[in-house]
Amino acid sequence: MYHLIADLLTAWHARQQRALPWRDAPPGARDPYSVWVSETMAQQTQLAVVVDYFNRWMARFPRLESLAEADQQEVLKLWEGLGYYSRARNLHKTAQILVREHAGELPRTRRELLRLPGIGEYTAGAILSLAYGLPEPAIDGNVRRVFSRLWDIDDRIDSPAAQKRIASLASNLEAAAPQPAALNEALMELGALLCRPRNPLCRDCPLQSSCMAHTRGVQDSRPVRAPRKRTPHYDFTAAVIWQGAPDNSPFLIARRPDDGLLGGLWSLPGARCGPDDENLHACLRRSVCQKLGLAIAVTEPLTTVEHTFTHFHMTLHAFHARICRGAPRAVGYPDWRWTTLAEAELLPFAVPDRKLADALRARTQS
DNA sequence: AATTCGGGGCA
DNA sequence: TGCCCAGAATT
Repeated sequence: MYHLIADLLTAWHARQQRALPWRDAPPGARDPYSVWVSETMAQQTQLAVVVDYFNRWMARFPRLESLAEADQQEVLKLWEGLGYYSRARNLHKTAQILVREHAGELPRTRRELLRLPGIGEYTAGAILSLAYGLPEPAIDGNVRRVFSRLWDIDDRIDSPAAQKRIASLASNLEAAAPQPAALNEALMELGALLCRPRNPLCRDCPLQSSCMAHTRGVQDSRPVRAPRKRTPHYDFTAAVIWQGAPDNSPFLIARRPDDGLLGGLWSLPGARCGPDDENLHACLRRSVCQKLGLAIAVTEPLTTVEHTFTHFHMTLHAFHARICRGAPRAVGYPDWRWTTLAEAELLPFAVPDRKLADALRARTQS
């Protein structure tokens, strides 16, 4: 059974796999650094989005050593817009650890890989198999979905029972595969191209006659997902604090702490509105006082921006402001600076702050 | 075991 | 709109 599935899958993959920039060598014989970067970018991110980021990244940081020597701001700038910024900070940090303690090479054991920031069970397995050719499973969301259908697993996909079952099945399949690395990639490719979350293309699937969910006609209700919570809505504020005359002088930006939302990126100072804030102006005065040690006067509104994160929806209210008293100090932020619209292009900002910059630019041009 | 952490693509 | 994506780290 396992041999049949492994052979069918491998043959299908040899014909149908997509061309991707990191697939420049057969699975099992790739540059470990390229595998690590591409797999990290691919975490919770569709490959179609990753391709351009990967190419830009490898052009600027072709080797692990060049990444280790880079400035964190430049690393984040290359990641700007891709999301989950701890991935970029951890790549940078781990590159420095590897140069310092591991001769600039990625380890060849799961135990050592798992100690490195940003490398979990999946990414460790992907590096071990796709780069080093070792018979290690690499279980991602695609593989879980494919297995839940092949064996019609009706436990919730995130339950311990389902996880154990899938790990066991993956291990058996891996042992039956002629090329374990190719099998891992084939499982993921099948999940991405045919065994999709919605509207799976069972007609074209090489495993159709082996698939229990298809036989029972329940492929559309596999995997069984956990119910999702409604995403809450929060109001945020941001201030354009002008150094001199509005629209015609530098304004203040702050770098966000490495831990937490959008860590390490620059943004306009501000905060989420709390229960103690009487209104948006009060929220803004409070947060700028707490985080920059600055008393400001909020003047006219700039714009309002909507943005949806994974776990909440944000309405961002931006205002113009001027300093009443004090000078900026890095209290609640690790850093701050005066900047201009032109200069801000070169710094890493998250999407909501890019939208504010666009509104500011539209203003000064009119 | 449950949360946190981005952003875009797509029905 | 909601769902999901080649997950990891934290609580």
